[in-house]
Amino acid sequence: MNTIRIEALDRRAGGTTSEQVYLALREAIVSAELAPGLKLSENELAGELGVSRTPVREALARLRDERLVAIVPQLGTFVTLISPQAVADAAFVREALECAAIARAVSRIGQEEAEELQWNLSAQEQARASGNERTFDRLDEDLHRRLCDYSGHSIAWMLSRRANGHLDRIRRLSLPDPNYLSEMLAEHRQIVAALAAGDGSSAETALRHHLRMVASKLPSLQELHPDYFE
Amino acid sequence: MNTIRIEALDRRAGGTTSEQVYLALREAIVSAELAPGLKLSENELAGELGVSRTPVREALARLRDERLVAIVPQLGTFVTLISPQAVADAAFVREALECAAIARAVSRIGQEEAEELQWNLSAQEQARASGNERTFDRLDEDLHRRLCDYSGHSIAWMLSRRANGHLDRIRRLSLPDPNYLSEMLAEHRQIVAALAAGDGSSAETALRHHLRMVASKLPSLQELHPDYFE
DNA sequence: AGAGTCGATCTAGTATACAAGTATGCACAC
DNA sequence: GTGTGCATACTTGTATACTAGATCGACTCT
Repeated sequence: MNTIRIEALDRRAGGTTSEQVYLALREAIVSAELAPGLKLSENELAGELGVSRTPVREALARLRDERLVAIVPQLGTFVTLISPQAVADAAFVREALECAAIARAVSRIGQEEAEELQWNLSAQEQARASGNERTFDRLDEDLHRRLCDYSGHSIAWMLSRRANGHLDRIRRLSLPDPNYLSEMLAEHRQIVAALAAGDGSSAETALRHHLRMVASKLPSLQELHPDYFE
Repeated sequence: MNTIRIEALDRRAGGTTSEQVYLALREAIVSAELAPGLKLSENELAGELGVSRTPVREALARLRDERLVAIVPQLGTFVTLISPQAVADAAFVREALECAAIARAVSRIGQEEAEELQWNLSAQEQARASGNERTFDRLDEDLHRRLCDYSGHSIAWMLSRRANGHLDRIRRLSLPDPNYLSEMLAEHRQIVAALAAGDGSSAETALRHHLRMVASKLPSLQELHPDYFE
Protein backbone atom coordinates (compact mmCIF):
# COMPACT_ATOMS: atom_id res chain seq x y z
CA MET A 1 0.00 0.00 0.00
CA ASN A 2 1.32 3.41 -0.88
CA THR A 3 1.32 6.16 1.65
CA ILE A 4 -2.10 7.62 2.07
CA ARG A 5 -2.95 11.13 3.01
CA ILE A 6 -5.99 10.62 5.16
CA GLU A 7 -5.97 13.46 7.59
CA ALA A 8 -5.60 12.56 11.23
CA LEU A 9 -8.91 12.07 12.96
CA ASP A 10 -10.25 14.58 15.39
CA ARG A 11 -11.00 12.21 18.19
CA ARG A 12 -12.79 14.88 20.16
CA ALA A 13 -15.36 15.05 17.39
CA GLY A 14 -18.74 13.52 18.06
CA GLY A 15 -19.37 9.84 17.82
CA THR A 16 -17.14 6.88 18.41
CA THR A 17 -13.72 6.33 16.95
CA SER A 18 -15.15 3.60 14.73
CA GLU A 19 -17.61 6.06 13.25
CA GLN A 20 -14.87 8.61 12.60
CA VAL A 21 -12.72 6.00 10.91
CA TYR A 22 -15.65 4.83 8.84
CA LEU A 23 -16.42 8.33 7.60
CA ALA A 24 -12.76 9.06 6.85
CA LEU A 25 -12.26 5.83 4.93
CA ARG A 26 -15.49 6.13 3.00
CA GLU A 27 -14.61 9.65 1.94
CA ALA A 28 -11.13 8.53 0.94
CA ILE A 29 -12.48 5.68 -1.15
CA VAL A 30 -15.34 7.56 -2.77
CA SER A 31 -13.04 10.41 -3.69
CA ALA A 32 -10.59 7.86 -5.16
CA GLU A 33 -7.87 9.09 -2.84
CA LEU A 34 -7.69 5.40 -2.02
CA ALA A 35 -7.73 4.15 -5.59
CA PRO A 36 -9.84 1.19 -6.69
CA GLY A 37 -7.81 -2.00 -6.54
CA LEU A 38 -5.51 -0.71 -3.82
CA LYS A 39 -4.55 -3.19 -1.16
CA LEU A 40 -5.25 -1.95 2.32
CA SER A 41 -3.84 -3.18 5.58
CA GLU A 42 -5.67 -2.94 8.85
CA ASN A 43 -2.38 -2.42 10.60
CA GLU A 44 -1.23 0.36 8.33
CA LEU A 45 -4.57 2.11 8.38
CA ALA A 46 -4.59 1.92 12.16
CA GLY A 47 -1.11 3.39 12.25
CA GLU A 48 -1.95 6.16 9.79
CA LEU A 49 -5.05 7.14 11.70
CA GLY A 50 -3.52 6.81 15.11
CA VAL A 51 -5.97 4.23 16.41
CA SER A 52 -5.94 0.50 17.02
CA ARG A 53 -7.09 -2.19 14.65
CA THR A 54 -10.45 -2.64 16.38
CA PRO A 55 -12.23 0.50 15.12
CA VAL A 56 -10.55 0.07 11.73
CA ARG A 57 -12.01 -3.41 11.46
CA GLU A 58 -15.48 -2.18 12.36
CA ALA A 59 -15.23 0.51 9.72
CA LEU A 60 -14.02 -1.95 7.08
CA ALA A 61 -16.85 -4.33 7.91
CA ARG A 62 -19.34 -1.56 7.16
CA LEU A 63 -17.54 -0.67 3.97
CA ARG A 64 -17.69 -4.31 2.92
CA ASP A 65 -21.48 -4.20 3.30
CA GLU A 66 -21.39 -1.30 0.86
CA ARG A 67 -19.17 -3.28 -1.47
CA LEU A 68 -16.52 -0.58 -1.30
CA VAL A 69 -13.92 -2.99 0.02
CA ALA A 70 -13.45 -6.73 -0.30
CA ILE A 71 -12.05 -8.55 2.69
CA VAL A 72 -10.24 -11.79 1.95
CA PRO A 73 -9.34 -13.72 5.09
CA GLN A 74 -5.67 -14.34 5.64
CA LEU A 75 -4.85 -12.43 2.51
CA GLY A 76 -5.84 -8.81 2.58
CA THR A 77 -8.43 -6.09 2.21
CA PHE A 78 -8.80 -4.35 -1.11
CA VAL A 79 -10.59 -1.31 -2.39
CA THR A 80 -13.00 -2.84 -4.86
CA LEU A 81 -12.69 -2.00 -8.49
CA ILE A 82 -15.67 -0.09 -9.81
CA SER A 83 -17.91 -2.77 -11.24
CA PRO A 84 -20.42 -1.99 -13.99
CA GLN A 85 -22.73 -4.56 -12.41
CA ALA A 86 -22.42 -2.86 -9.02
CA VAL A 87 -23.08 0.52 -10.61
CA ALA A 88 -26.15 -0.87 -12.34
CA ASP A 89 -27.26 -2.41 -9.06
CA ALA A 90 -26.86 0.87 -7.23
CA ALA A 91 -28.78 2.72 -9.91
CA PHE A 92 -31.53 0.12 -9.79
CA VAL A 93 -31.83 0.39 -6.02
CA ARG A 94 -31.83 4.17 -5.99
CA GLU A 95 -34.40 4.26 -8.74
CA ALA A 96 -36.66 1.83 -6.92
CA LEU A 97 -36.36 3.47 -3.53
CA GLU A 98 -36.26 7.13 -4.42
CA CYS A 99 -38.97 6.95 -7.05
CA ALA A 100 -41.23 5.17 -4.60
CA ALA A 101 -40.35 7.81 -2.04
CA ILE A 102 -41.03 10.76 -4.28
CA ALA A 103 -44.36 9.26 -5.28
CA ARG A 104 -45.38 9.33 -1.65
CA ALA A 105 -43.69 12.64 -0.92
CA VAL A 106 -45.65 14.59 -3.49
CA SER A 107 -48.79 14.64 -1.37
CA ARG A 108 -46.88 15.54 1.76
CA ILE A 109 -44.99 18.58 0.53
CA GLY A 110 -46.09 21.73 2.31
CA GLN A 111 -44.94 25.30 1.92
CA GLU A 112 -42.11 24.81 4.37
CA GLU A 113 -40.73 21.80 2.52
CA ALA A 114 -41.02 23.55 -0.83
CA GLU A 115 -39.03 26.47 0.53
CA GLU A 116 -36.34 24.17 1.83
CA LEU A 117 -36.00 22.61 -1.59
CA GLN A 118 -35.82 26.02 -3.24
CA TRP A 119 -33.17 27.12 -0.79
CA ASN A 120 -31.15 24.05 -1.63
CA LEU A 121 -31.40 24.79 -5.36
CA SER A 122 -30.25 28.35 -4.81
CA ALA A 123 -27.26 27.10 -2.89
CA GLN A 124 -26.50 24.65 -5.68
CA GLU A 125 -26.56 27.52 -8.17
CA GLN A 126 -24.09 29.45 -6.04
CA ALA A 127 -21.83 26.43 -5.69
CA ARG A 128 -21.92 25.84 -9.43
CA ALA A 129 -21.16 29.48 -10.20
CA SER A 130 -18.19 29.51 -7.86
CA GLY A 131 -17.04 26.10 -9.03
CA ASN A 132 -17.17 24.66 -5.55
CA GLU A 133 -17.56 21.02 -6.46
CA ARG A 134 -17.43 19.65 -2.96
CA THR A 135 -20.20 21.94 -1.75
CA PHE A 136 -22.29 21.10 -4.78
CA ASP A 137 -21.86 17.43 -4.07
CA ARG A 138 -23.02 17.85 -0.50
CA LEU A 139 -26.05 19.83 -1.58
CA ASP A 140 -26.82 17.15 -4.14
CA GLU A 141 -26.88 14.56 -1.39
CA ASP A 142 -28.92 16.84 0.83
CA LEU A 143 -31.54 17.29 -1.88
CA HIS A 144 -31.97 13.57 -2.42
CA ARG A 145 -32.09 12.95 1.31
CA ARG A 146 -34.86 15.50 1.67
CA LEU A 147 -36.86 13.89 -1.09
CA CYS A 148 -36.73 10.61 0.83
CA ASP A 149 -37.43 12.21 4.18
CA TYR A 150 -40.53 13.92 2.90
CA SER A 151 -41.97 10.53 1.99
CA GLY A 152 -42.14 9.66 5.67
CA HIS A 153 -39.66 6.84 5.18
CA SER A 154 -36.25 8.28 5.81
CA ILE A 155 -35.02 4.70 5.79
CA ALA A 156 -35.16 4.98 2.02
CA TRP A 157 -32.26 7.40 2.04
CA MET A 158 -30.25 5.38 4.54
CA LEU A 159 -30.51 2.27 2.41
CA SER A 160 -30.05 4.18 -0.80
CA ARG A 161 -26.86 5.62 0.56
CA ARG A 162 -25.67 2.27 1.82
CA ALA A 163 -26.20 0.67 -1.58
CA ASN A 164 -24.70 3.61 -3.35
CA GLY A 165 -20.96 3.29 -2.94
CA HIS A 166 -20.11 2.49 -6.53
CA LEU A 167 -22.43 5.11 -7.94
CA ASP A 168 -21.00 7.69 -5.56
CA ARG A 169 -17.59 7.03 -7.01
CA ILE A 170 -18.92 7.60 -10.50
CA ARG A 171 -20.46 10.86 -9.38
CA ARG A 172 -17.28 12.06 -7.76
CA LEU A 173 -15.19 11.16 -10.77
CA SER A 174 -17.64 13.08 -12.94
CA LEU A 175 -17.37 16.29 -10.94
CA PRO A 176 -14.39 17.71 -12.86
CA ASP A 177 -16.45 17.65 -16.06
CA PRO A 178 -17.32 21.33 -16.62
CA ASN A 179 -20.78 20.53 -17.96
CA TYR A 180 -21.65 18.08 -15.23
CA LEU A 181 -22.74 20.58 -12.60
CA SER A 182 -25.00 22.43 -15.00
CA GLU A 183 -26.63 19.23 -16.17
CA MET A 184 -27.27 18.01 -12.67
CA LEU A 185 -28.60 21.35 -11.53
CA ALA A 186 -31.01 21.55 -14.43
CA GLU A 187 -32.32 18.09 -13.64
CA HIS A 188 -32.66 18.92 -9.97
CA ARG A 189 -34.71 21.95 -10.94
CA GLN A 190 -37.03 19.82 -13.03
CA ILE A 191 -37.63 17.40 -10.19
CA VAL A 192 -38.35 20.12 -7.67
CA ALA A 193 -40.57 22.00 -10.10
CA ALA A 194 -42.68 18.92 -10.73
CA LEU A 195 -42.91 18.28 -7.02
CA ALA A 196 -43.91 21.85 -6.26
CA ALA A 197 -46.58 21.60 -8.94
CA GLY A 198 -47.90 18.47 -7.25
CA ASP A 199 -47.24 16.42 -10.36
CA GLY A 200 -46.01 13.16 -8.90
CA SER A 201 -45.79 11.35 -12.19
CA SER A 202 -43.55 13.98 -13.77
CA ALA A 203 -41.43 14.19 -10.65
CA GLU A 204 -40.88 10.45 -10.72
CA THR A 205 -40.00 10.49 -14.40
CA ALA A 206 -37.59 13.37 -13.92
CA LEU A 207 -35.94 11.66 -10.97
CA ARG A 208 -35.64 8.42 -12.88
CA HIS A 209 -34.03 10.22 -15.78
CA HIS A 210 -31.70 12.05 -13.42
CA LEU A 211 -30.50 8.87 -11.75
CA ARG A 212 -29.86 7.20 -15.07
CA MET A 213 -27.80 10.16 -16.22
CA VAL A 214 -25.32 9.61 -13.41
CA ALA A 215 -24.85 5.97 -14.33
CA SER A 216 -24.57 6.87 -18.01
CA LYS A 217 -21.27 8.62 -17.30
CA LEU A 218 -19.70 5.23 -16.71
CA PRO A 219 -18.37 4.50 -20.23
CA SER A 220 -16.49 7.79 -20.60
CA LEU A 221 -15.01 7.43 -17.14
CA GLN A 222 -14.03 3.90 -17.94
CA GLU A 223 -12.01 5.31 -20.82
CA LEU A 224 -10.48 8.01 -18.66
CA HIS A 225 -9.50 5.72 -15.77
CA PRO A 226 -9.32 2.20 -17.19
CA ASP A 227 -7.41 0.90 -14.17
CA TYR A 228 -10.27 1.85 -11.85
CA PHE A 229 -12.72 -0.56 -13.43
CA GLU A 230 -13.24 -4.27 -13.63
CA MET B 1 -30.85 -10.98 30.93
CA ASN B 2 -32.60 -14.26 31.45
CA THR B 3 -30.98 -17.48 30.42
CA ILE B 4 -31.20 -17.97 26.70
CA ARG B 5 -31.34 -21.21 24.86
CA ILE B 6 -29.34 -20.41 21.78
CA GLU B 7 -27.83 -23.67 20.72
CA ALA B 8 -24.09 -23.89 20.82
CA LEU B 9 -22.50 -22.94 17.54
CA ASP B 10 -21.02 -25.48 15.24
CA ARG B 11 -17.69 -23.82 14.73
CA ARG B 12 -16.71 -26.27 12.07
CA ALA B 13 -19.57 -24.95 9.97
CA GLY B 14 -18.70 -22.75 7.04
CA GLY B 15 -17.88 -19.10 7.40
CA THR B 16 -16.30 -17.17 10.22
CA THR B 17 -17.32 -17.28 13.84
CA SER B 18 -18.75 -13.79 13.47
CA GLU B 19 -21.02 -15.00 10.70
CA GLN B 20 -22.21 -17.96 12.76
CA VAL B 21 -22.94 -15.73 15.72
CA TYR B 22 -24.77 -13.28 13.51
CA LEU B 23 -26.99 -15.97 12.05
CA ALA B 24 -27.69 -17.50 15.46
CA LEU B 25 -28.58 -14.17 17.04
CA ARG B 26 -30.70 -13.03 14.12
CA GLU B 27 -32.67 -16.25 14.20
CA ALA B 28 -33.09 -15.95 17.97
CA ILE B 29 -34.36 -12.40 17.69
CA VAL B 30 -36.61 -12.91 14.69
CA SER B 31 -38.17 -15.96 16.30
CA ALA B 32 -38.71 -13.93 19.48
CA GLU B 33 -36.67 -16.42 21.46
CA LEU B 34 -34.83 -13.28 22.46
CA ALA B 35 -37.88 -11.19 23.22
CA PRO B 36 -38.22 -7.59 22.09
CA GLY B 37 -37.07 -5.25 24.83
CA LEU B 38 -34.68 -7.78 26.34
CA LYS B 39 -31.37 -6.46 27.53
CA LEU B 40 -28.43 -8.31 26.09
CA SER B 41 -24.89 -8.45 27.31
CA GLU B 42 -21.92 -8.97 25.05
CA ASN B 43 -20.19 -10.87 27.83
CA GLU B 44 -23.10 -13.19 28.54
CA LEU B 45 -23.75 -13.85 24.87
CA ALA B 46 -20.09 -14.64 24.37
CA GLY B 47 -20.22 -17.04 27.30
CA GLU B 48 -23.42 -18.72 26.12
CA LEU B 49 -22.05 -19.20 22.64
CA GLY B 50 -18.59 -20.23 23.73
CA VAL B 51 -16.78 -17.48 21.85
CA SER B 52 -15.13 -14.21 22.77
CA ARG B 53 -16.70 -10.79 22.69
CA THR B 54 -15.12 -9.84 19.38
CA PRO B 55 -17.33 -11.89 17.03
CA VAL B 56 -20.33 -11.10 19.22
CA ARG B 57 -19.68 -7.41 18.77
CA GLU B 58 -19.38 -7.77 15.00
CA ALA B 59 -22.66 -9.64 14.90
CA LEU B 60 -24.41 -7.05 17.06
CA ALA B 61 -23.12 -4.24 14.85
CA ARG B 62 -24.76 -5.88 11.84
CA LEU B 63 -27.97 -6.40 13.77
CA ARG B 64 -27.93 -2.74 14.70
CA ASP B 65 -27.83 -1.85 11.01
CA GLU B 66 -30.98 -3.94 10.65
CA ARG B 67 -32.53 -2.13 13.60
CA LEU B 68 -32.96 -5.43 15.43
CA VAL B 69 -30.87 -4.28 18.37
CA ALA B 70 -30.08 -0.88 19.81
CA ILE B 71 -26.60 -0.37 21.20
CA VAL B 72 -26.26 2.32 23.84
CA PRO B 73 -22.65 3.03 24.76
CA GLN B 74 -21.74 2.41 28.36
CA LEU B 75 -25.26 1.26 29.07
CA GLY B 76 -26.26 -1.85 27.22
CA THR B 77 -27.54 -3.53 24.11
CA PHE B 78 -31.25 -4.19 23.76
CA VAL B 79 -33.44 -6.16 21.43
CA THR B 80 -35.52 -3.42 19.85
CA LEU B 81 -39.23 -3.36 20.43
CA ILE B 82 -41.20 -3.93 17.26
CA SER B 83 -41.93 -0.48 15.98
CA PRO B 84 -44.95 0.20 13.75
CA GLN B 85 -42.87 2.83 11.98
CA ALA B 86 -40.07 0.33 11.39
CA VAL B 87 -42.58 -2.23 10.11
CA ALA B 88 -44.03 0.36 7.75
CA ASP B 89 -40.51 1.29 6.64
CA ALA B 90 -39.65 -2.34 5.95
CA ALA B 91 -42.86 -2.84 4.00
CA PHE B 92 -42.17 0.31 2.01
CA VAL B 93 -38.65 -0.80 1.16
CA ARG B 94 -39.67 -4.30 0.19
CA GLU B 95 -42.48 -2.98 -1.94
CA ALA B 96 -40.19 -0.56 -3.72
CA LEU B 97 -37.38 -3.03 -4.29
CA GLU B 98 -39.26 -6.22 -5.01
CA CYS B 99 -41.88 -4.63 -7.20
CA ALA B 100 -39.17 -2.96 -9.24
CA ALA B 101 -37.39 -6.30 -9.40
CA ILE B 102 -40.40 -8.29 -10.50
CA ALA B 103 -41.15 -5.71 -13.18
CA ARG B 104 -37.74 -6.42 -14.67
CA ALA B 105 -37.87 -10.13 -13.96
CA VAL B 106 -40.98 -10.74 -16.00
CA SER B 107 -39.15 -10.43 -19.29
CA ARG B 108 -36.30 -12.61 -18.10
CA ILE B 109 -38.23 -15.63 -16.90
CA GLY B 110 -37.49 -18.68 -18.98
CA GLN B 111 -38.75 -22.21 -18.73
CA GLU B 112 -36.12 -23.18 -16.22
CA GLU B 113 -36.96 -20.31 -13.90
CA ALA B 114 -40.68 -21.01 -14.18
CA GLU B 115 -40.09 -24.59 -13.19
CA GLU B 116 -38.05 -23.56 -10.17
CA LEU B 117 -40.86 -21.33 -9.01
CA GLN B 118 -43.39 -24.10 -9.49
CA TRP B 119 -41.20 -26.50 -7.57
CA ASN B 120 -41.02 -24.01 -4.73
CA LEU B 121 -44.81 -23.68 -4.67
CA SER B 122 -45.23 -27.44 -4.53
CA ALA B 123 -42.86 -27.60 -1.61
CA GLN B 124 -44.80 -24.83 0.09
CA GLU B 125 -47.99 -26.83 -0.36
CA GLN B 126 -46.36 -29.85 1.25
CA ALA B 127 -45.03 -27.78 4.13
CA ARG B 128 -48.47 -26.25 4.67
CA ALA B 129 -50.20 -29.64 4.60
CA SER B 130 -47.79 -31.09 7.14
CA GLY B 131 -47.89 -27.96 9.26
CA ASN B 132 -44.16 -27.48 9.02
CA GLU B 133 -44.03 -23.77 9.68
CA ARG B 134 -40.30 -23.42 9.71
CA THR B 135 -39.92 -25.08 6.32
CA PHE B 136 -42.70 -22.95 4.92
CA ASP B 137 -40.98 -19.85 6.16
CA ARG B 138 -37.74 -20.81 4.49
CA LEU B 139 -39.49 -21.54 1.22
CA ASP B 140 -41.24 -18.19 1.50
CA GLU B 141 -37.87 -16.48 1.73
CA ASP B 142 -36.52 -18.59 -1.09
CA LEU B 143 -39.38 -17.58 -3.37
CA HIS B 144 -38.89 -13.89 -2.77
CA ARG B 145 -35.16 -14.22 -3.20
CA ARG B 146 -35.68 -15.89 -6.54
CA LEU B 147 -37.99 -13.13 -7.71
CA CYS B 148 -35.23 -10.63 -7.00
CA ASP B 149 -32.50 -12.77 -8.51
CA TYR B 150 -34.39 -13.17 -11.75
CA SER B 151 -34.40 -9.39 -12.15
CA GLY B 152 -30.64 -9.49 -12.59
CA HIS B 153 -30.17 -7.42 -9.43
CA SER B 154 -29.78 -9.86 -6.60
CA ILE B 155 -28.72 -6.90 -4.52
CA ALA B 156 -32.43 -6.16 -4.23
CA TRP B 157 -32.92 -9.20 -2.06
CA MET B 158 -29.85 -8.53 0.04
CA LEU B 159 -31.04 -5.04 0.84
CA SER B 160 -34.63 -6.13 1.21
CA ARG B 161 -33.55 -8.69 3.74
CA ARG B 162 -31.33 -6.25 5.55
CA ALA B 163 -34.15 -3.76 5.91
CA ASN B 164 -36.61 -6.45 6.82
CA GLY B 165 -35.90 -7.32 10.43
CA HIS B 166 -39.06 -5.91 11.92
CA LEU B 167 -41.28 -7.32 9.21
CA ASP B 168 -39.65 -10.72 9.61
CA ARG B 169 -40.65 -10.72 13.24
CA ILE B 170 -44.23 -9.96 12.29
CA ARG B 171 -44.19 -12.83 9.84
CA ARG B 172 -42.78 -15.26 12.35
CA LEU B 173 -45.28 -14.24 15.01
CA SER B 174 -48.05 -14.77 12.46
CA LEU B 175 -47.01 -18.33 11.63
CA PRO B 176 -49.08 -19.98 14.39
CA ASP B 177 -52.24 -18.52 12.86
CA PRO B 178 -53.86 -21.53 11.17
CA ASN B 179 -55.11 -19.49 8.23
CA TYR B 180 -51.85 -17.68 7.66
CA LEU B 181 -50.08 -20.34 5.63
CA SER B 182 -53.03 -20.84 3.31
CA GLU B 183 -53.34 -17.12 2.71
CA MET B 184 -49.68 -16.69 1.96
CA LEU B 185 -49.61 -19.72 -0.31
CA ALA B 186 -52.59 -18.48 -2.29
CA GLU B 187 -50.91 -15.11 -2.77
CA HIS B 188 -47.66 -16.72 -3.79
CA ARG B 189 -49.55 -18.71 -6.40
CA GLN B 190 -51.09 -15.55 -7.79
CA ILE B 191 -47.73 -13.87 -8.13
CA VAL B 192 -46.10 -16.83 -9.85
CA ALA B 193 -49.10 -17.35 -12.14
CA ALA B 194 -48.97 -13.73 -13.29
CA LEU B 195 -45.23 -14.03 -13.84
CA ALA B 196 -45.58 -17.26 -15.78
CA ALA B 197 -48.22 -15.59 -17.93
CA GLY B 198 -45.82 -12.76 -18.63
CA ASP B 199 -48.18 -10.25 -17.08
CA GLY B 200 -45.81 -7.93 -15.27
CA SER B 201 -48.43 -5.48 -14.17
CA SER B 202 -50.54 -8.17 -12.48
CA ALA B 203 -47.48 -9.72 -10.91
CA GLU B 204 -46.47 -6.41 -9.45
CA THR B 205 -49.96 -5.75 -8.13
CA ALA B 206 -50.17 -9.21 -6.60
CA LEU B 207 -46.77 -8.83 -4.98
CA ARG B 208 -47.68 -5.43 -3.61
CA HIS B 209 -50.89 -6.82 -2.15
CA HIS B 210 -49.00 -9.75 -0.69
CA LEU B 211 -46.42 -7.57 1.04
CA ARG B 212 -49.11 -5.37 2.51
CA MET B 213 -50.93 -8.39 3.88
CA VAL B 214 -47.95 -9.30 6.03
CA ALA B 215 -47.79 -5.82 7.51
CA SER B 216 -51.54 -5.80 8.04
CA LYS B 217 -51.17 -8.51 10.68
CA LEU B 218 -49.56 -5.98 12.97
CA PRO B 219 -52.66 -4.77 14.90
CA SER B 220 -53.82 -8.23 15.91
CA LEU B 221 -50.31 -9.21 16.95
CA GLN B 222 -50.02 -6.00 18.89
CA GLU B 223 -53.07 -7.13 20.86
CA LEU B 224 -51.66 -10.61 21.37
CA HIS B 225 -48.19 -9.53 22.48
CA PRO B 226 -48.55 -5.97 23.75
CA ASP B 227 -45.17 -6.07 25.50
CA TYR B 228 -43.37 -6.73 22.22
CA PHE B 229 -44.36 -3.41 20.68
CA GLU B 230 -43.51 0.20 21.15
C1' DA C 1 20.76 -24.34 -14.40
C1' DG C 2 16.22 -25.50 -12.95
C1' DA C 3 12.78 -27.14 -9.88
C1' DG C 4 11.08 -28.03 -5.45
C1' DT C 5 10.94 -27.12 -0.50
C1' DC C 6 11.35 -24.70 3.65
C1' DG C 7 10.98 -20.48 6.19
C1' DA C 8 10.32 -15.53 7.05
C1' DT C 9 6.77 -12.24 6.81
C1' DC C 10 2.77 -10.76 5.69
C1' DT C 11 -2.62 -11.17 6.28
C1' DA C 12 -7.25 -11.21 8.86
C1' DG C 13 -9.78 -13.71 12.74
C1' DT C 14 -10.12 -14.30 17.47
C1' DA C 15 -9.18 -13.82 22.39
C1' DT C 16 -7.99 -11.10 26.21
C1' DA C 17 -6.81 -6.88 28.85
C1' DC C 18 -7.67 -2.19 29.92
C1' DA C 19 -10.31 2.35 30.00
C1' DA C 20 -14.29 5.27 30.62
C1' DG C 21 -18.90 5.93 31.81
C1' DT C 22 -23.63 4.62 33.91
C1' DA C 23 -26.95 2.60 37.05
C1' DT C 24 -27.75 0.60 41.34
C1' DG C 25 -27.81 -0.16 46.07
C1' DC C 26 -26.13 0.33 50.52
C1' DA C 27 -24.22 3.08 54.23
C1' DC C 28 -24.42 7.12 56.66
C1' DA C 29 -25.82 11.72 57.99
C1' DC C 30 -29.68 14.58 58.98
C1' DG D 1 -37.80 7.91 58.20
C1' DT D 2 -35.68 10.25 54.47
C1' DG D 3 -32.29 12.00 51.49
C1' DT D 4 -27.65 12.25 49.91
C1' DG D 5 -23.24 10.40 48.43
C1' DC D 6 -20.02 7.11 47.46
C1' DA D 7 -18.54 2.38 46.40
C1' DT D 8 -19.32 -1.31 43.41
C1' DA D 9 -20.66 -3.93 39.70
C1' DC D 10 -22.01 -3.68 35.57
C1' DT D 11 -21.98 -1.75 30.45
C1' DT D 12 -19.71 -0.82 25.77
C1' DG D 13 -15.40 1.14 23.42
C1' DT D 14 -10.63 0.60 22.50
C1' DA D 15 -6.05 -1.41 22.61
C1' DT D 16 -3.05 -5.27 22.56
C1' DA D 17 -1.68 -10.22 22.19
C1' DC D 18 -2.09 -14.44 20.00
C1' DT D 19 -3.55 -17.95 16.17
C1' DA D 20 -3.96 -19.95 11.70
C1' DG D 21 -3.25 -19.54 7.05
C1' DA D 22 -1.35 -17.57 2.58
C1' DT D 23 2.24 -15.52 -0.19
C1' DC D 24 6.75 -14.92 -1.75
C1' DG D 25 11.65 -15.43 -1.76
C1' DA D 26 15.85 -17.71 -0.83
C1' DC D 27 18.22 -21.84 -0.56
C1' DT D 28 19.13 -26.68 -1.46
C1' DC D 29 19.12 -30.70 -4.02
C1' DT D 30 18.93 -32.95 -8.41
